[in-house]
Amino acid sequence: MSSYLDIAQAILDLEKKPMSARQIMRRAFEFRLVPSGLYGRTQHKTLQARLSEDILLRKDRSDFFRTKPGQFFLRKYITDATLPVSYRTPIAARRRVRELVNGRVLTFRRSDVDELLGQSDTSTAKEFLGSSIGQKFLYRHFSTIPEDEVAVWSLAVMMRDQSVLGYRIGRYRDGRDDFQLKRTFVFSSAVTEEDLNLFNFNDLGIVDSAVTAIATDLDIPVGQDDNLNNVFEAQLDTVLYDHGRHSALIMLVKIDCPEWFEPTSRRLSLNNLHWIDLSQKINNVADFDPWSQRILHTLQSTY
DNA sequence: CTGACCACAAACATCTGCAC
DNA sequence: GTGCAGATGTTTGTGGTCAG
Repeated sequence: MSSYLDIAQAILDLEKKPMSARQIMRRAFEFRLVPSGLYGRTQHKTLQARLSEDILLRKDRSDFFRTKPGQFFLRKYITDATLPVSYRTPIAARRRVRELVNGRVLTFRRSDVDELLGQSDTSTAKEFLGSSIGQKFLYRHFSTIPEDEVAVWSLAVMMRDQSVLGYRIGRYRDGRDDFQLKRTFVFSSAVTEEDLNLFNFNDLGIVDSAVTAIATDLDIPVGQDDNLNNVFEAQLDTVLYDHGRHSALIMLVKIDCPEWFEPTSRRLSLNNLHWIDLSQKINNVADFDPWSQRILHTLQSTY
């Protein structure tokens, strides 16, 4: 075990309360618990790094957990009823960047897609997945998708009554320049091999992919044991083929906003989050990102 | 193991549109 | 013009990740 983690263990055991890395190091120096071999200008940052890594890597098996961002405590006290509940309630750290797609992503052959969609470039999801193409999927590493195949993206939209949740894309969220700083109402993610499981074979994990993306981006706390489908009403709606610059097969997933969920920009890293009334005419359609523009018609045609 | 890196939030500053 | 609110832009500090 790293000596920094030993120090944290000892201090937290002594104090019996959640502490920041800086507080732990300060206490450790007071108690002369820091071996002479450990040195540096910003040792609290090193301790913070060690704790973060340990939790990230070992998850539930780590001796540590977070009670708040930057506050660490010992897992063994989670069941100690003599301590305040706030000391014993773990939080999941917000990911800096949404998990990069390292695994393999879902693709279809362009010829198969063309055959089914033809000139219209759209289809209902039911028709699409119900057809034989639903059996002809492949998985590819992102960088090695052949020219004649197209990646599948799930686009989640959050619906409430006649409105859809919109926001402005931040600098970090999307590198593609015609997406940057645009207005949008989609939460997109490539559909991967990991999204597929025994229970979602009919839709190849597309709905789960969308629900995970929206829960991550909106920072909706979902326990590890919770089934995301119990939290959200989500249905796969429409399939759209984008032949443009970002060639992709887009799976539109509509998610009903749960009653209890009120998006507030305070907890979000998304700018200018707001409900867009679909029954009204929308100004500056050109200010939306290409995918939002594309599905706007689909959404509005319902109202 | 250290510390650089960088995504983010918070704090602060500036701009814009509107009422008076 | 001033005052205000909300949007937008900039700076700064912190937390999490990763190269070396």
